Amino acid sequence: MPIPKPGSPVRGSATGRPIMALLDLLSRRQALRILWELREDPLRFRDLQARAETSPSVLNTRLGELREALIVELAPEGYRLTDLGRDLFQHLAPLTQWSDTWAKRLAESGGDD
Amino acid sequence: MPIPKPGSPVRGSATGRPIMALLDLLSRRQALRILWELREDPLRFRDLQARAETSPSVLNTRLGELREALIVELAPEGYRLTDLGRDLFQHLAPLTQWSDTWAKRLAESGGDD
DNA sequence: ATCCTTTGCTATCAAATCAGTAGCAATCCA
DNA sequence: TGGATTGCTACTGATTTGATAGCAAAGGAT
Repeated sequence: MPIPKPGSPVRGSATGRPIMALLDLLSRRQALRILWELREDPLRFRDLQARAETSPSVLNTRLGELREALIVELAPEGYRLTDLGRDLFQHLAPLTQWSDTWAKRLAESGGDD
Repeated sequence: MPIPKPGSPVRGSATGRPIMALLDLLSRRQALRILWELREDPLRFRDLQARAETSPSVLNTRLGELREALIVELAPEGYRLTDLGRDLFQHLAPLTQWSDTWAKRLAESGGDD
């Protein structure tokens, strides 16, 4: 399973356009979650694992991809976002707000779930 | 495999916080891609399948989740984003720009891949 | 020096998910 | 009546995930 990178074909996209590579990368299990958990302080492998509620194998695979993509790095204090990663997170941060709106809408229409 | 919704535990999160439900939903294969392909015009099932380069089974599963989440709907002209879905996409759109920056950075450091 | 802890990570294997292909029922349109 | 379109299901093999156990290296304390 190749790590998606701009310029080469990726899972679900033959073109390798950067946005497609990104969508592939972020679509992997726990990828978005890991970014989320690293948004503030660096975390050690095990702490990150606990926060993201995942297994070491998946976490390690995901971290490998994110590190190679220059989004995450391992510093002496633990795993953390790179400058590039922090910039990416800036674009994702507003999703929290959206998700609250979303929750309200879902509660309105068919709260009986 | 339950469809992630705010308020109930989801895959990878016991809390059910809206943002966690959203991250789960968007982390499923092709979910982000489908939003992306529907960003402009409505698409028929088969057209969407071709655009997203996916299989009907996965597409149908994903569409079911996104429809239940009120993000996508089936109109007479085909599948399209709901108002809520369009609003979500607004938050994701800037990722295109970011992905171009990302591509440059990756090309710089280790373009020999 | 030896033990204990922390750390990052690998190994293993069952279960869930995905990809690819074939095909079906309903609708439209001639 | 026949063909094309549409949304979707069935099936099967491959990939990915989840859960658990455990290992090698580094650091600290005794």
